[in-house]
Amino acid sequence: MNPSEVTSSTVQTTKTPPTKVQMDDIARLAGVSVSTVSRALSQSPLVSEKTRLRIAELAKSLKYSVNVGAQNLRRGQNRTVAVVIPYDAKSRQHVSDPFFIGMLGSIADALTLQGYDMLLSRIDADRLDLAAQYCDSGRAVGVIVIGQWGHHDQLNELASRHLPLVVWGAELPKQLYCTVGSDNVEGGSLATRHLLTTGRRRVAFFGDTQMPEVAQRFEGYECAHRALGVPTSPDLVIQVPFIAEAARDAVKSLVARQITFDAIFACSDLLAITAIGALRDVGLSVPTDIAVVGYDDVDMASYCHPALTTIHQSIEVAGRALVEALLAIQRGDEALPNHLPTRLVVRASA
Amino acid sequence: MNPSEVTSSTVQTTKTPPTKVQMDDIARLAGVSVSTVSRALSQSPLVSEKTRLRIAELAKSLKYSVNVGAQNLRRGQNRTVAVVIPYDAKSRQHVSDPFFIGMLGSIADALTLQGYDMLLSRIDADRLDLAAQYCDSGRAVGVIVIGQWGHHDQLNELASRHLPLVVWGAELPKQLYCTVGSDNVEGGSLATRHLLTTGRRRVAFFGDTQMPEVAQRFEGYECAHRALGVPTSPDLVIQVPFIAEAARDAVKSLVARQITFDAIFACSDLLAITAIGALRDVGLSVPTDIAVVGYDDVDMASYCHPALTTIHQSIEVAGRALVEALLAIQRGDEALPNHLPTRLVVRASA
DNA sequence: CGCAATATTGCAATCGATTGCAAAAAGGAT
DNA sequence: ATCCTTTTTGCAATCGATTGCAATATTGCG
Repeated sequence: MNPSEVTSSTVQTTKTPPTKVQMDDIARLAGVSVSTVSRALSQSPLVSEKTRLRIAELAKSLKYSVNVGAQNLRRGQNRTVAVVIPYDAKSRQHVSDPFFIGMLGSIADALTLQGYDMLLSRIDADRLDLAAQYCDSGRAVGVIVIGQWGHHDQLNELASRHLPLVVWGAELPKQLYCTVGSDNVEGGSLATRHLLTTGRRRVAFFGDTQMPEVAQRFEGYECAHRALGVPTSPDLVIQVPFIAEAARDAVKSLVARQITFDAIFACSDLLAITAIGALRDVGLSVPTDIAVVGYDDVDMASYCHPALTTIHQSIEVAGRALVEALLAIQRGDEALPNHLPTRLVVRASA
Repeated sequence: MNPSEVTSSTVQTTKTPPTKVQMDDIARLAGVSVSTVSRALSQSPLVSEKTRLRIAELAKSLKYSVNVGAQNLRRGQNRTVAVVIPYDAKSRQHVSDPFFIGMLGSIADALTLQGYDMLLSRIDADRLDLAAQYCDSGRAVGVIVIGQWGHHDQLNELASRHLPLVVWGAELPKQLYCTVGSDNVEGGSLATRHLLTTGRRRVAFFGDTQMPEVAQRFEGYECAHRALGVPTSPDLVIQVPFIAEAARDAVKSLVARQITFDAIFACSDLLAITAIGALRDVGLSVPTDIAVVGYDDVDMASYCHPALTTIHQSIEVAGRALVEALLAIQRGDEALPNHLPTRLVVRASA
């Protein structure tokens, strides 16, 4: 069955372009109208079983798939979700944190399961409003933003345009958008408590407290100290962005300034693993001299040396929760910010 | 400016749904026809500068974006590319190799630069034919498959359907699809040569030679041995799939079988890093006892301990090359399989 | 001011599907 | 066979844009 035969209409076209099969072709070959084909393929009860089967087989043999664009247009619906990874254009720093990247796959699977497609894009973190275009132009029904960073206001503004929006991040006061995130306070507390109860007394905190998620983990850090009656010290709170090099510098700076510490709670595994490397470089051993706890429990955490003690966040659960929240909002239901449980995974580094 | 006012037509609708702004609304407000709006927004010279500006501002103030679906339908075009990550449904093994995952971002950027959207999905590696649906249904103009694995035949079949297809992987004889990949023979040779010229004599090869890319790296491994007159030994060729645990098992097995070796060339950094951990577990030190070279040069390679000597493949170049090849094919140009250069990065592990 | 030439604009068909409604076909009862 | 239901099917309008062509507005020049 040659495509040119299939698509030839009353007037025979001489050229043979790889014209796409469409409903019209199926209709002609089946000797019915397009209406019937449309109904047959969408399981309408208005078409007899016999013709439905005939049409279905014909369609399959021609490898026909309905044109989703046209279908969406007519039906006024759409089964595509835009997933956005913000990146910092100024520092040209792309997000390469394995945790975020891994979440992509999980979201993709969750969307597929619900019959949705995923439109992926990186967007300049200062122009998050561009994400609205995906909805305005009808390409997507909603947006999932992976990572809140410091863009609370922009996200609020996006949400105020009433487009379905879900963000992986921390719940903040007066937020207009729905967030899904791990329970950061709990996570921070679990990590810190583990270090303190195993005898550590001067726990350095590595993270950028400008970021809501980190701020909450820091809150957990402080809580744990208070609960166990261990004093905290401003010396030990180091502002470290989510970039590997930064953790290395932080360790060096601590050592250079001769600040004593016997543990590190790093706000991501990437930071923790890099910190461990830096500690080794300056002759400190983990966990003997310094205990280290990370956050995320990425795959690498169990392969590196020493295997990383860390706070586990389930990427699978996260992806599912994000998608569920988005679809709920799209349906018009209310989706409340979701705090996923965290779990301490004790390995060798602490 | 209330949306309900904007979209109200001659008959006032009582309910106020968040109707989407469309060309019709702009036209009415500007006092022109939709034709004019359409032309103004697409920079047609048929509309006067004055009205173009008026319409452009109106559109911006209403945050209007043309409906891409309708536009595509009418224009018969489409600016979306499907990117597929095959996964093994049987073992429920998702690809989490940081190299592949990182490539996603690079492809996304390359596509954005060309004004294309990226539709991402994971597909059961045994049902790669499903990827054709993205084209058949008009959702995408072409498909990029990240990772060839052992699915040469399926990919050939896909390509025979004449849909624009580019695959990250190795060039094989009688292949109908276009591949982009690193020069695996060169990479394998560079790695092995480095080990041999630094005095190693029994280099274990870690990789699954069923996979075309790995087979080519193995070819480079053999070439280097021949060139330097060092004999190879079947004992040292270990079939290891791209899964972290497998590398650990491979090391244990080598040691258990008392096979002597003084180096490992692992076909991915993930395998290399895990192998290093396993070596440490059995009391062998890297690089003193065993030198290790990886492949990919993922971010983690420089952070782990000892920092990994590896073969660098540029993710950025790869993403750009994949996209360029796909767009060339789509234009009807021929795109030849592309072998990207590799580079040895010497760090501490060898 | 009149008329031709040119610059703008609008009408209506079209892209590939879906769906309300009316027409045709099939089935049943008398 | 006739008439009435009940199934199936097809016609035509529609989704939101684009574009060829015809109609209208503007401009220039004598």
